[in-house]
Amino acid sequence: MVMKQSRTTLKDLAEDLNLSPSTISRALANHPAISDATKKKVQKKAEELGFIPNSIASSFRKKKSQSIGVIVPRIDIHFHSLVISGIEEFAYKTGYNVTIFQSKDSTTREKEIVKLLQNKMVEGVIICLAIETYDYDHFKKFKKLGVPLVFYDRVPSNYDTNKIVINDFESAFKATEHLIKRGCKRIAHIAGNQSTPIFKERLEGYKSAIRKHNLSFDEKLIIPCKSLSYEEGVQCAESFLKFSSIPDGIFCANDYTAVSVIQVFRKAGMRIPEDTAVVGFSNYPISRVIEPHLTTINDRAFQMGVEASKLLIRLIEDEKRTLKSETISLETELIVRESSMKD
Amino acid sequence: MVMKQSRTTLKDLAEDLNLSPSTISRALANHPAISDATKKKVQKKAEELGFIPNSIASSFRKKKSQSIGVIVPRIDIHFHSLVISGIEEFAYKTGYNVTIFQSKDSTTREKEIVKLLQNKMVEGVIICLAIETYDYDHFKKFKKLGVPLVFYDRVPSNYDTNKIVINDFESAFKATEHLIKRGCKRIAHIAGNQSTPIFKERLEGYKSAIRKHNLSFDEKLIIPCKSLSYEEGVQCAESFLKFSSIPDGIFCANDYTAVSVIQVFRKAGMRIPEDTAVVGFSNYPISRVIEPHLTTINDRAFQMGVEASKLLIRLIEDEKRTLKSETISLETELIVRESSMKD
DNA sequence: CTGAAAGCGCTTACAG
DNA sequence: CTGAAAGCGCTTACAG
Repeated sequence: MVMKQSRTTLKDLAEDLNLSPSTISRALANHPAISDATKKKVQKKAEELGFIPNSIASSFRKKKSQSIGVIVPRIDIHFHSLVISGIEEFAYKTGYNVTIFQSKDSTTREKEIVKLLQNKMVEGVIICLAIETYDYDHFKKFKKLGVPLVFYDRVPSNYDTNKIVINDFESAFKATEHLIKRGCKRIAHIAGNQSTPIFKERLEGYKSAIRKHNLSFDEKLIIPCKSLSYEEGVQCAESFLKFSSIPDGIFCANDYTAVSVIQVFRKAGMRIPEDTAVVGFSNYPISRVIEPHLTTINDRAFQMGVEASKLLIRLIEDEKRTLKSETISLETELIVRESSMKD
Repeated sequence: MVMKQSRTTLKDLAEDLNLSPSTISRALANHPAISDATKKKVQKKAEELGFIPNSIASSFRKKKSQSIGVIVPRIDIHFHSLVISGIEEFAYKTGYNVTIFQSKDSTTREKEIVKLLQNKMVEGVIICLAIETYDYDHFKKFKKLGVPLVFYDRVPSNYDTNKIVINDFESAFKATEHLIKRGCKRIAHIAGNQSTPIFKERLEGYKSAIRKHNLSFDEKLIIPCKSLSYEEGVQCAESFLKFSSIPDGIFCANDYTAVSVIQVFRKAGMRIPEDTAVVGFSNYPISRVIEPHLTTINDRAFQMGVEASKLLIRLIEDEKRTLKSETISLETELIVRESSMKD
């Protein structure tokens, strides 16, 4: 039966060395006013006694928790795990801890977490909104508390705050234009949930490219999905195959549905990309595995995390709160692979 | 320029209500000794003033941080993101926070993080070892501090601690035996790094099934890989195709290499599963997408996280430290899909 | 260069 | 049922 031993404290060190706690504290913090001799002595004794500073006491005293909160819909979605990875990477280097919460895409749970975070004294919060969150009142309290927020991916609309996004409109435009340049004349779009801004933007980008290049616009070629799941992709693909004139290009709002299209079309005897070229969105690992490899948009998930972290920490360390709200838009990149390489 | 406003404290509430801070504290903690009338009054005033308890002060005072640390090699590996998701899920329900760190598979960084966690006053730590960690001295301090540890997946050998694992030997045995029962006579194995216990076990499980069923054992049919990457899988598959007698079954130590095998073999005109049946390991999302769908082992990543969290919190709340070290071995499950459905 | 003292915001054993 | 008091382990303004 091992009893929890009480830790060595500053006071213990002080008594051992016949110095005051103040001096010990300063010596360990490498304060310029302390002599090198004393610093060495303190360091040595600290080592000897296995002194570990109680950072909760320190946080409490300094009112700086050195930790940031992150709310994601789910950790196990690859996109978010990449973002978190980027957040942790930058935060670690800067000395901040990252505490993670999953909203499970429930606004109720998001609100619960927000409350929790308010008394956890995190110094800042990075958030991807739950899918059904349209009201941002629960975040207002953070402003009062002087706790900066940075949203990414699913960000609030009409709410003055910090955001890290990609340009969905332009990315979709790029993807669609690529298909046009490869000679596609009848391009379909598997669209995402139109109540989510990013998917709306992707649809608009698609439309804009179609218009710019004077292709005939056909409403039937746009199929909106609820969750863009693999299964929904299969359904969309099957509908397309029933058209009297099957699309010769398909721009999908994510990679899952693009993969479904490729598989369903191939099974039906269509050649990809010769008969129908396909472009996805997100550059999921699967896009390099599916045959043919999928042309897609690199949505910069990792970098999004790094930027969110960087911006948040900049805001935290701007003690005077002089910085204005900022929106950072990351450049995406069209990754061309076999699924669209016709000609 | 918004100034950080100072928060309302217990003392403020006390003064407002002409009660002592002790009473306020107890009222908010729903202490039985406090009258309902007082509790109501306090609750109401707290609401009114937007009182948010300072949980750092509370943690400090109670010496309970209500938070656990998690060290994973990388967050963006699907397996780990599932585990973390499971950890967060259970911890959240129990009121613990989860602070995440990535070792990047570097023992040096792992040691740094361990130091950090020791003064962060986390109440427990869940760890998947960095790949090159063979020495566990840096974890010993936690025992002295009374901070319980739970390892998962890559766990220490010869070190008395808590572990959550799956039975790799048995899982591999099951997978191989499945191939044998499907009529395979010449079964190859793409093996993982043999200095990692889990991959050693998988190889042993494979061997054991071969022996049990009296298949002829051929050392050439076992190819060990460094990292079991998709690319290494391609190389293995190409070697197999050069054999005078090509394997009619392949058990791969992970899903990536299994996917490579399927693709390379198909391109070479082999039929899967008719000519060669393939089984992977881990049940990655890709296994339900690759054609034919991949037979694989469900390695229970999410559940592993839940169990790790559950065990850790049980240990934390066992104030007297009466619990002995425990190893929990999770049942895996063979998921049979088309890649092995011959006959 | 070092120390004494106050205090961060809570909780809790003790007293009544 | 409520309160006064001590104290958790640090940090820092003030003094010397």
